[in-house]
Amino acid sequence: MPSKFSATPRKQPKQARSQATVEAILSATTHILTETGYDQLTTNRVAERAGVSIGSLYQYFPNKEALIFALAEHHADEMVQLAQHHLEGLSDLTIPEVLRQIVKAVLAAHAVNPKLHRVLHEQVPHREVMQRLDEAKAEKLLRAFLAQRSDQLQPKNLDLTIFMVEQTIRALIHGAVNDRPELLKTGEFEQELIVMLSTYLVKR
Amino acid sequence: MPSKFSATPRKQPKQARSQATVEAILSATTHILTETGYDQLTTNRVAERAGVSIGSLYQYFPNKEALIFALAEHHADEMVQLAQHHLEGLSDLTIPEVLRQIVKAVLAAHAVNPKLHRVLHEQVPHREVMQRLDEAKAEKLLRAFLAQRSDQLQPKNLDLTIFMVEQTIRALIHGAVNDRPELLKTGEFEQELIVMLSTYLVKR
Amino acid sequence: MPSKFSATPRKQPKQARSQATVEAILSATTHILTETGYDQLTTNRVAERAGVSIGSLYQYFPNKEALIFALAEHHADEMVQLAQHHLEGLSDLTIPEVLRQIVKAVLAAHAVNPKLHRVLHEQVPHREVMQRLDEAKAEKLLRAFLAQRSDQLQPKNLDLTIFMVEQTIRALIHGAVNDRPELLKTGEFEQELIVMLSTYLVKR
Amino acid sequence: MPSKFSATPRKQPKQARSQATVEAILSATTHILTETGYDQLTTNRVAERAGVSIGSLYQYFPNKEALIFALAEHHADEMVQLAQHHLEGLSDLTIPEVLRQIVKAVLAAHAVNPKLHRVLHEQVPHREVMQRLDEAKAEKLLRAFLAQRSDQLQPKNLDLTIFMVEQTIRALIHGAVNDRPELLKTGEFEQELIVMLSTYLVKR
DNA sequence: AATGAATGAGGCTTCATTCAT
DNA sequence: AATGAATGAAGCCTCATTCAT
Repeated sequence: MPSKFSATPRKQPKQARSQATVEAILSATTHILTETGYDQLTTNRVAERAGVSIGSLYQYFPNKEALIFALAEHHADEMVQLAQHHLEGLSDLTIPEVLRQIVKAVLAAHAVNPKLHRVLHEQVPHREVMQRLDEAKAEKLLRAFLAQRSDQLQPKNLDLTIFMVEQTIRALIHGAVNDRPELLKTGEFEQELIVMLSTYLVKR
Repeated sequence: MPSKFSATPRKQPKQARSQATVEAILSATTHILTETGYDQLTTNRVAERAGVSIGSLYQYFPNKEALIFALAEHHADEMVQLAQHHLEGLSDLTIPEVLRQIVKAVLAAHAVNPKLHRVLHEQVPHREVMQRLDEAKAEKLLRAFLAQRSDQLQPKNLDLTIFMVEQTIRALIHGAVNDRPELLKTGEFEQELIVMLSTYLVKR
Repeated sequence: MPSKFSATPRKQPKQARSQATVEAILSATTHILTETGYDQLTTNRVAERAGVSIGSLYQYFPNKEALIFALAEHHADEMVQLAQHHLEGLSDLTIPEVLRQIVKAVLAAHAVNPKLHRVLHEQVPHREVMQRLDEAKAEKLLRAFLAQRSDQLQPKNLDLTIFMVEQTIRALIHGAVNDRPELLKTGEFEQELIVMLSTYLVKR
Repeated sequence: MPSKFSATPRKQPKQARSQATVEAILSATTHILTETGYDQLTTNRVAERAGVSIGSLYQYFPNKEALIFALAEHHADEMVQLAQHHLEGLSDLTIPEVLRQIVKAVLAAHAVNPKLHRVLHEQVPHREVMQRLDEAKAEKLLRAFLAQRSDQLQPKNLDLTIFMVEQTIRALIHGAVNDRPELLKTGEFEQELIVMLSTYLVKR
């Protein structure tokens, strides 16, 4: 018997007061998660840290999972938002230039709250984070971009290519951000990633 | 709050009976993990499934974390073992050929128990799996191999290159095995991965 | 631990609006009770179902117990009211005839809302239903009736007799309504009950 | 969504120690129920009163409902057992004599623990007490007894008759025990009940 | 008068771990 | 060595009730 029932918010806060409550709760959750880790995250601790009663927490989040879910969604939204302006007006650019923009976008997204991002990925049971909507969005963008220049591409299987590029970007950046932050100091890593993908994609 | 000290097995089972007990416990753990997931994994359940008393379990594993750790280690050992024969006599081969062997090795390793591998990565709190010794081993191999042919390589920063190659192989294979198993049916994915890395590594 | 003081309505609704609110609340309570049972009955749920704020509910009912009490009282009133016209002009009738009327009255009363009646008896903590005023009333009627014909009665202990007749009627009808509704289809059960009581009461 | 899952004991206590634990728990439950009522009955309180940890309670009873259920069953068993010897060798007796024995049996059963009996009936949600197996047993006895003498009976509908007799005995005794214990001091009430039922049953 | 956000005591239950046998 | 009964801290969550607006 997996997943609870609904992991969606219980009610929409209408008044300003409740809006503040919800924000305090999410903020407290973030703090506890990044400062002490997932296994210290209890609903009572969140409420206390948020300066809110435990009852209030459950007024807006039907269970612990929903709380995490909302936080993950919120975080994903922030990442997407921050990535947005790197991903505009790409149509005229060359493949390496576009890749550069995408890499920059993903890096920017990871800069939102790397600690939280890491905890969400490493400590929180996957079921609770689920489909990060940003990934679907990212895939769509990438697909459009590659499809549009399929004549310039060396690989023929578009679907496979998308998988490879997306995974590579995500994994390398994620790995660098989390395990080798020093690599991000200079632009070298970024450049190398672009080179690798460009060489792979572009017809020689 | 049990304050974990050592997370290493309490005693080395020397007798056959003990050996059997430990194996039963690890096997039961694997089963529960793959069939019902990490959050169904309780030490009592493991003992019951192993046909062993809970007391006996704690005779061999000082705490739950040690149990998981032993399992992860065991699994890693199996993976390494299975990967071994793909990684012998590589010195005479060309870079693409070596890459092919490495990719094959990693794929073989992932075939040991993909379900368990996935659960270990996605559901088990990271701290409990910790240093997968295989990674260190893999990195050493890769470093040796690349260092030895540094004159043929296009990238100059060896450290960065190792990071990129290792992460890419690991991430793509992991992603394919877990999320897109259909990609593994044909050799296309494997080939594509080798192409991408070769093109990146080899001086044109 | 709210320490119940009064369990009587907080204020008598004088205005039409208030009257409507109270009715909506009682109606919602009835619905929840009969549709989902006592343990689903929460004051918040009642308010929501009544289309009224929880605050308003507490304006009219000082606590949950008072709410239940009012409902029980209301239900009892309805039962009594429905039983009334079976219990008029009994003075000239013979004992079996009077018994028939009483039985009919009790049956009619049980027909008001059998589901609610059952829930009130089976699920609601007794303390909260307390003195059903109708019982006192019924007993008085019965006492008057029997006292008036004590010379025709076979049993000599009037008090005991009242207890026996009242309990028997109540229990049998209650049992039939709740557990054996098919018995009520024909008049057989009714007849049998009257026979039993008549034979018991009347001097041979 | 009614009833939990299983309301049956979690494990059979094998050792003497656990047997004692179970008994202490049931005994504590009885005490709390009779001394302070159902709404004071919490699992933690039971455990504390039993001098047992809360964990032990849940080792033997999967949830609160199962605890109540076990208690009710245990109580029913005791009642049946105590009633037994009043209900042997009835075949040769006359109808009034048999009724006397049955009445005595039911009275004896109610004497086991009247306070508990009352609480079980009045305060505990019905679902949790459920089919008191004793009733089924009682009905079978009664049916056999009446069927065997159907030629001496005045009522013709055996099924209906059983219902009437059983309900009457149960209700009157229950009512007397709970609300009018003074009636039980003399044998008058008992006698009256037997008279009523005899007159009803026996052909004139 | 009404609203509904907020409260918080406390209930039920789990599970890693210990220890007497 | 093994057993399994026992432990108890602590987690999640409900719901009657209050009170600021």
